[in-house]
Amino acid sequence: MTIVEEKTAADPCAEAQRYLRPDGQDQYTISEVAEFTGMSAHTLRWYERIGLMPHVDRSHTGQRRFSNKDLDWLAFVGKLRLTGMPVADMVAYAEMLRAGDHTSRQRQALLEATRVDVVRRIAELQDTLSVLDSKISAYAGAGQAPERTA
Amino acid sequence: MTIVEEKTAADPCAEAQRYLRPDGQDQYTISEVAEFTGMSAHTLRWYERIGLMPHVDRSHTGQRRFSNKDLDWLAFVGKLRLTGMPVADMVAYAEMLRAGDHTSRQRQALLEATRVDVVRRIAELQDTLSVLDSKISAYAGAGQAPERTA
DNA sequence: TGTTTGCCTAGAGCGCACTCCAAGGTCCTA
DNA sequence: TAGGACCTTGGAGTGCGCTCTAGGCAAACA
Repeated sequence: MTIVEEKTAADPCAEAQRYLRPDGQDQYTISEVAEFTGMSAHTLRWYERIGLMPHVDRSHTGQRRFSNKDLDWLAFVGKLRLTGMPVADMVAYAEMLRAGDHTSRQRQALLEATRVDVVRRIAELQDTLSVLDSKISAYAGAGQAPERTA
Repeated sequence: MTIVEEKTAADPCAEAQRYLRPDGQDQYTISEVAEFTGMSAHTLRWYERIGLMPHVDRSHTGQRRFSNKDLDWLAFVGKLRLTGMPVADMVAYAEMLRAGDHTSRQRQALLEATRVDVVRRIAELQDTLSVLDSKISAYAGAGQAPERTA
């Protein structure tokens, strides 16, 4: 929790890179990663199980040790999740990555389709925002006039 | 179907007001409303059952006859749904509406909270968009370079 | 030397938002 | 007057994305 509040001074967008990654240390326990990413440890294990994460390194006793690369990937997954992309599609992307270079065309296509989707969703939300604004200003102006249109 | 393709010339945003509502006619069957709103008839009945719709008028044989006011409400619900607002919250709003004028302050607050949420989501999506763009341009530029960062 | 804490696994369970089913009534056309 | 499309209801089922449970292992602390 305390870590979340710190941020690198050079980063203009605190939301994007919430977690601190000291360069000297490249080994995170699952609970640390849960804290950094906001995902639960259950979710992280589940992501690995369904193939949304590459297999994570283990300690000699079998405990997961996440790397900075894993954190990068999880940050990306977190972004995709915000777009409403189905987990199955993310898994498909991850599998294409694992499959190698010959899938890069498909991966690019998938990202581009996602991009189109995100643009559409932004437009929808902006439209919704204007609806909300007009209702809110009706409430602010009258007090009970908006009753008619809900 | 044919109705959907017509649109009022004055409306700059076809997405928002997809359906045509002839002023002379104020009675729609559930399947018509399903077509206009893109919601299934099942969903419309379900919305009524859970209290997200006010009770809809019935024909003498008990079939639903939706009014233009119902369509307005459904359009609003559709917008709220796009924001990711839980259905339970929308029901709460609907109940406040039914409860009368003394809830208008709370309703306004709820809409304002929703607004804040929508603004945040737009920001998140725009952030995601820039992540996607940088990945896409990496794919477009190199072909296999993005491999490292996924 | 306990006890607590954190982690492991496979698999079951949950909440949400629908979505469908069964059994039956109604409307419309021929 | 028959047939088919459409509507009704209550309740069960589905798919998704987690979320939790049970039973157990390992390290750290009192």
